[in-house]
Amino acid sequence: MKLKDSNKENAIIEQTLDIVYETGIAGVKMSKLAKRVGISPSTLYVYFETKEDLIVSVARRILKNIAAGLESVLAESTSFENKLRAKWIHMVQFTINHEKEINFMDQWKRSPYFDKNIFKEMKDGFKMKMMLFQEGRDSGYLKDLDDNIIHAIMAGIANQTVTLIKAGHLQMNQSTLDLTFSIIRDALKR
Amino acid sequence: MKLKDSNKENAIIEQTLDIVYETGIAGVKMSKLAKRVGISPSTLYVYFETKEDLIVSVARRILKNIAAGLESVLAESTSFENKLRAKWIHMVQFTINHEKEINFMDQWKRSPYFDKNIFKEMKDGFKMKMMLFQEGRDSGYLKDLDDNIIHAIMAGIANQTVTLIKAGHLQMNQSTLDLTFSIIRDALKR
Amino acid sequence: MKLKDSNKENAIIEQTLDIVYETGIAGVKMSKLAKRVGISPSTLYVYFETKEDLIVSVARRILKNIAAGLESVLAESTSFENKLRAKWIHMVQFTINHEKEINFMDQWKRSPYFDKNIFKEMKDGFKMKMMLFQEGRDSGYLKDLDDNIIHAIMAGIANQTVTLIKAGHLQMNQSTLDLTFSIIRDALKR
Amino acid sequence: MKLKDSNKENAIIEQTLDIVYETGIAGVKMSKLAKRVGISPSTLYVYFETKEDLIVSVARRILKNIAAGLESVLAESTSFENKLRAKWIHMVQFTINHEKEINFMDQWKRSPYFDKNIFKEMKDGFKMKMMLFQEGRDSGYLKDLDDNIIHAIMAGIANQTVTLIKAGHLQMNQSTLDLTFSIIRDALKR
DNA sequence: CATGAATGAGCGTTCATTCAT
DNA sequence: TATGAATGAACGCTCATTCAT
Repeated sequence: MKLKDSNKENAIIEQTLDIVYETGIAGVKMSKLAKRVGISPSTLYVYFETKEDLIVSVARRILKNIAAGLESVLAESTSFENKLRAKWIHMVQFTINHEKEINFMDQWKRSPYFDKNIFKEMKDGFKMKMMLFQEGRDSGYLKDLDDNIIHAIMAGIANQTVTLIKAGHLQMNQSTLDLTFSIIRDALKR
Repeated sequence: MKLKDSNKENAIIEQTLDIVYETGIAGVKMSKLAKRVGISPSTLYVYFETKEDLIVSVARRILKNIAAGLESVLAESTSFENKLRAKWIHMVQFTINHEKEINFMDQWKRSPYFDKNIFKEMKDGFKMKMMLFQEGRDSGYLKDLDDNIIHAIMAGIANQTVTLIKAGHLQMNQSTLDLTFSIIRDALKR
Repeated sequence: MKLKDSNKENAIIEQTLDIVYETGIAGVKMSKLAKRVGISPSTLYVYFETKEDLIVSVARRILKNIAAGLESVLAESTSFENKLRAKWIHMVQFTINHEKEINFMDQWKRSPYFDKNIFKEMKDGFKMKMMLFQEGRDSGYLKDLDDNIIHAIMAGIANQTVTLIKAGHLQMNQSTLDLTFSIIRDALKR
Repeated sequence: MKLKDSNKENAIIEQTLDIVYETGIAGVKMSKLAKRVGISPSTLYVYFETKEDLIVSVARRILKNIAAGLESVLAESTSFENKLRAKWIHMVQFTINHEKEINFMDQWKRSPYFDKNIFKEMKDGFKMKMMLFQEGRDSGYLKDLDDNIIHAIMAGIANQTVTLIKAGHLQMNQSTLDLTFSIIRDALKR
C-alpha cells in the first residue's frame, strides 16, 4: 500500500509559496500549481481537500515555523541590552530570510481564505517572546510599556527597515543593525 | 439628453473601496459592485473602460486626496518639537480616518492592476513633508538620520499604533498620543 | 419643421460601406459607425429602424446603383462583337470601380442580415442585360447557351481577372482587356 | 484516466463547418457549437485553446485535405485534352463535394481569424497542379497564358457552374460537364 | 430631430472541482 | 494513489437598442 508522499506535499506547499510571491494569492490556480509541481490537478486533491484547505495548510505550517524560529536565540548573553540587541538582530534577519512566508501571511490575512481561528494559534506561539520584555521592565531598563506595544514598535521598525533595505536605501550590514538598534533602544529605554 | 451623474461615479468608487476593505481587491466583481451601487453591470462601463481602469482610477483619486491632506497642517506651531508632535498626531489620525484608502493602496501595490508610473505621481506630492526633518536636523533636535529612515520609523510605528487601537489594546485618546509621541521623540532625538 | 437630412443618410451608408470593406460585415458596430459619421448612436435610429434595416437598406441601394450602371453603355456600337467587347470592358471596369459595393454584396449574402426577397429585386434589374445575349444567339455569333450560363462565364472570369489585377498578376490596361476578351470570345463564340 | 476522444474533436470541426455554412463565420458561437456537439462549452476549451484556435484549426485541416485531394487524379489519361478534361471534371466535382469546406475558406479569408502565414502553407501544395498547364503550352495545345490566368479561368467558371447547379439552372450530369468543358477548351485552346 | 446615458441579453473564457479509469 | 477529461458556475466585457431630456 502506497502512502501519501510527504515530499510531494512539501513540493506543493513550496510551489504555492513561490506562486504567491510571484503573482499574489489570487494568482494561485490549481492547474498551474499542479503543472509546476509536476503532477496532475486531480492529484492535488489527494493531498488537500480544497483550495482553501491548501492555502490554510500553508498558513498553518508557516505559523509553526515562525513560532519555532522565534524560540531559540538569546539565553546566554549577559546584559539585558545585549539580549535585546540579539533579539533585534534576529527579528531583522528573520524578516529578510523569510520574505516569502511573511509575504504569504500578509496576503493571506486580506484574502477570502483567511480564518481568524487559525490565526489565533500564532498568538500563543508568540507568548514566550514576551518574557524578555518583562525581564527588561523588572530590571528598570525598559519603559513601563505594554508587551504588545513594545513588540509592535520593534516589529514596525523591523518591517520598515527591511523595506528600506530592499528598496536600496539601506544595506544589510553591521552598521545598519547598530544604527537601527540605537533607535530602538532610545525609543524603549527608560 | 441624459447627463452623466457625477454622484454615480463617486458612488462606484466608494463601493469599490468598501468591497476591497471587506473582501480584498480580488473580491471586486463587476456585477457585485454594480448591484451595490444600484446600477446595471454594463453601466459601470460607461464610467470606467475596464475593471483595471476602475481600480487605477480609485488609486489615482486616493493619491490626490492623500497629497492634498498632507499639505495643510502645522505651520503655526512655535517650537520644533511642537511641529513634530503635530505631524505625529496628524499621521495617526490620518491613518485611522483613511483606513479604507490605505488598505486599498496596500492591496493595489500587490495586485495585477498596479501601475508603477501612476505611483510615481505620488512621490512628488510627498516631497514637502521632508522639509520638516531638515529643519529638525539643522536645529540640532533630530539625530542625523536620512529622511527616508525618519519617515519610515514614524510610519511604521503609526501603523502599529493604529493596529493596536483597532485590536483594542490601545484607545484613540490624548494619553495614547502622548505616550506614542514620547516614544517617537526618544527614538529620533539627538 | 426640420426633415431628415438626406446628406446624413448618405454619410451613414457611405461609412457603412467603408467599415464593411475594412473589417467585414461583422465589424459594423452601431456606435463605431455613429462616431465615424459624427453623430450620436441614437441618431442612427432616426434614419434606420434597426441594424438589419440599415444593412438591408445599403444592399438595396447598391442593387439600384448596379442596375442603373448596367443599363447605359453599348447601344451605338456597330458589330455584335463590338457590343460584347464593350460589355466586357464595362464589366471589368465596373467590378474594379465598385470594389466596396461588390464586397458588401458578397458579404451580405452570407450574413445573418441577408434577405432572399430583396435579393430577387436584383434579378429583375438584370433582365435587360440579357437582351444582348439573345441578339448574339439570333445573329449566330454566340453558342446556343442559356443566358444565365453566358452571364455566369463572363462574371466568373471578370471576378478572377480583377482578383489577379489586385494581386498584381495582371495590370489594368488595354492589353489585359484585349487578352481577356479574346478568351471570353473564344469561350462563347459558336 | 479518461482518454481524449478524437471523435469528439472531429465532431466539433464538423459542426463548426456546418454552422459556418448555415449562418456564416460570425454565427459561430461557442455555446451554440457546444450544444450541437453535445458537450459543455468549457469542454470545447479542452480541445481548442480559443475560438480563434478552433477556426484556424478547421482552416488548417481543410487545407491539408484539399492538398491531399489534388495530388491523386489524372496521370493515366493519354491525350492532353483528356487530361485537361479530367482535371476539369475533378474541379467541378471537388467544388460540389466540398461545398462547406470551400465556403468556410471563403469566409475565413475575410474574417478576423484569418492568418496569412497559414494560408501560405497551401500555396506549396498547389505547385504541382500547374505542371499540367506547362505541358499544355509546350505541346501547342494551350494558349500562351500565365499559369495563374489559366487556373483562374477554370476556377472562376467552375465556381459559377456550381452556383448555377445549386440554383437549379444546370444539372450535375455528363452533358453539363461536356458543355462546360467545351467552353473551357475553346477559351484556352490556341 | 438629436443626444448621451443606461441596460439586458449574450458572448468568450476561466477555473475549482468531479468523473471515470 | 494517480490521472486527464469533463463540467457548472461564474466572470469581464460588448453591443444593439431604449430612455429621458
